[in-house]
Amino acid sequence: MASIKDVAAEAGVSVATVSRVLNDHPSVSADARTRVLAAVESLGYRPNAVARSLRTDQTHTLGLVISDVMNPYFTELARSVEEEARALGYSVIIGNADERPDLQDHHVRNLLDRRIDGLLVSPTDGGSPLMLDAARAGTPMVFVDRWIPGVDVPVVRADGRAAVRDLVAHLHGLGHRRVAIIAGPAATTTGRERVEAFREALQAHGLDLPDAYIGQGDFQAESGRRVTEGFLDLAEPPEAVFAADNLMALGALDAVRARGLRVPDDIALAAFDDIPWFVHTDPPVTAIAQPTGELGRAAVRALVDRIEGRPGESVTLPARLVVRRSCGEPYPASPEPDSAQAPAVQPPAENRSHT
Amino acid sequence: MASIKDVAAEAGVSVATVSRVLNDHPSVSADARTRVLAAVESLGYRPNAVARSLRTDQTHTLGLVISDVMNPYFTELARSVEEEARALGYSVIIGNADERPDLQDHHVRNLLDRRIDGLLVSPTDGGSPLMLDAARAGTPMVFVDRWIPGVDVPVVRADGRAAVRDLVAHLHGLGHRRVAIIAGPAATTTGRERVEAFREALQAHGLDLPDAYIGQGDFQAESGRRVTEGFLDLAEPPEAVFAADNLMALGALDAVRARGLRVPDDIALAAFDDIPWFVHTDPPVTAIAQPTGELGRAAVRALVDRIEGRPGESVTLPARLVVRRSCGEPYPASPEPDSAQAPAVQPPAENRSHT
DNA sequence: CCCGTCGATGTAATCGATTCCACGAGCGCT
DNA sequence: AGCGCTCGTGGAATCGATTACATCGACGGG
Repeated sequence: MASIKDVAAEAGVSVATVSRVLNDHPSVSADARTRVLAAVESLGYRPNAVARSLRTDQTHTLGLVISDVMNPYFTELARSVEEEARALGYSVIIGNADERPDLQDHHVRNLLDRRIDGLLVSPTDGGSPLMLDAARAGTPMVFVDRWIPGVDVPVVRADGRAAVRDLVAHLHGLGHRRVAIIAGPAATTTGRERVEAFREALQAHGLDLPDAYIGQGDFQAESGRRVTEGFLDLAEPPEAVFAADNLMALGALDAVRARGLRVPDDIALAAFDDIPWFVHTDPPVTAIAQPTGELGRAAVRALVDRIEGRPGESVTLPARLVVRRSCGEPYPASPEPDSAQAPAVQPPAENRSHT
Repeated sequence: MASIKDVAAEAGVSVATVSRVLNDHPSVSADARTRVLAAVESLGYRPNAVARSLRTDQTHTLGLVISDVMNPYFTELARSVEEEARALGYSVIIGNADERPDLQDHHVRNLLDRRIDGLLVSPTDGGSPLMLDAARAGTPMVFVDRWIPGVDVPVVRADGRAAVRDLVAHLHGLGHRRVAIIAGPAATTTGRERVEAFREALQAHGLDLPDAYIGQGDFQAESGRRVTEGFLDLAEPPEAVFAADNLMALGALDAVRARGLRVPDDIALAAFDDIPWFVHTDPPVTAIAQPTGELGRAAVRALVDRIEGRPGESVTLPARLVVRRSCGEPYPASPEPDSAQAPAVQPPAENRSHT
């Protein structure tokens, strides 16, 4: 592969001049510039990003460590992150932690070794020493979706409290009184917060959330199934189940179907994180939708701000309830939100730039 | 951030010795080794991968350019690729082409500039000069899922012909005679092949595939809807529709639902690419399942073989039909494949290592 | 006792860029 | 005419590793 030296030789100038042309430095004669450009063209020269990074100490690369790529919510997040990063002149390396702290650590280490300019993390746990040290050492970093309390890093996330209140009101209005939750790992903020928000909203309606109705999941489908089976085995099973993410809701759907029961007739189901498929499941699933694309973009902007020396602020956007049929018949007054005129393929609140 | 010089100073040795310890070169005294290791520990030193890559001309990184991350099939492919690569000591940088040749080119160029050791591509089109030049220039490369004819690069893919024949037999057995296909872009091999396989299988049953029953899609959901609407507008609409990928099937489901029609009563639907959600849609969708994880792993092995100087062979694995209810009632004899005992969350043929 | 060998270590070149500094030419101003 | 600027350019240092080659001491065989 041709190097800058080859180009210099071909153009009859020094490597310094070639470099100047490539980084369009002002003081290069028009003559030299055209000769260099011609040489670049004829050799098919492309600058070596590795060498450039070594010298400039910048990789123009962002690291994104997410909890689970197979979760459509995170897939969409990753996509929007890459899009915004590209628009700002950065590329993205994704690390999939699969909800495993050891894998998360592996990726963080790998990304740090590659000297990425900044790190976007949706932590799987309370944070390994590695990550906390990196944050303290000044690696530009932003948390997205989930975060770690007590660390001085901007957080970009959705606030689901209002939507959870709407959900509980919805469930209450449909007559459900015994309601349960499939929680996420207590080590994650989203795992804890969703339970808390749910409990508070229930209390406002004079309802209780007994321990037996709090199932411990891990944000993966299998745990949703297991927990739901536990609920169904209770002497007094819940009338409604709220899954703290979409994969656990899928597992719950599995468990219910395996028993030969029906949603919502035998048991109601709702989920956190709305995804296109929920429109087409049997029945369509009532869910809390996050402004995923907006979150990804805001997170990148905050991170790039930090990298380039600007403040880089935390952002919190509201999530919102999307009522479908999995909790019972919707309010007669409100029309089905995924009706014919609105393309149901896309999550309603999202405006995607290309399809 | 501490460099190898700092470690050398701290340990009271030369950088050469530090490097030897780090790459466990045999001739280093036990004494020097422990001093270096202690220095590494106390400084929290991590070798700079950028510098190392520049010197050794190896990045231990694979590039993966896929057509669309939001497609669950490709998400799973990406996941298995990363897994196998990690096991072999490589990391992966993913580029999402979003079915756009210009974006594909952007990512290929970016990856090449970063001097990745090898490239895994699922081409969106017939191949840009950039990609073809890279292949000719000897960049280790492997095509996965889709490929470009006439290029000397190993191909790892699934053969869907047998499964398509099974599907057509299934449709025919249920009494469908007027069957249509939502095709993928003609610029892709999978786009063409699936139409061809379908046509041949139909001919074997004495059925025809008229032009009006071949809708041109682009593997994205929106095109599936548009094409399906076209089919439904025909004077004689098809009785069954075969979507060449899962997203277009989702779009088709949308279109049918928007007309107030039902699958499979009003029109049958089947899809290429099976995904977990198809178990839970209304109705569950009959689909052709690829051994996605196996494809990803085989592709990585082939690529790493090439990189490390071994041959690196093409691999073709069979796809298989998974009958559900979207084409009409299944054969009374065969039991529903996604029944209670088999966790329906996972695509049946897949054995995933961690859930 | 001398010399060859081997093991441990250091010095310095190298990878491919960027960039500081020096230098010479040309030009304007006094 | 001479001084000082600016402009265009090249030489060389530098980034952080790896590694070929040189060196030096110890040791064993003849």
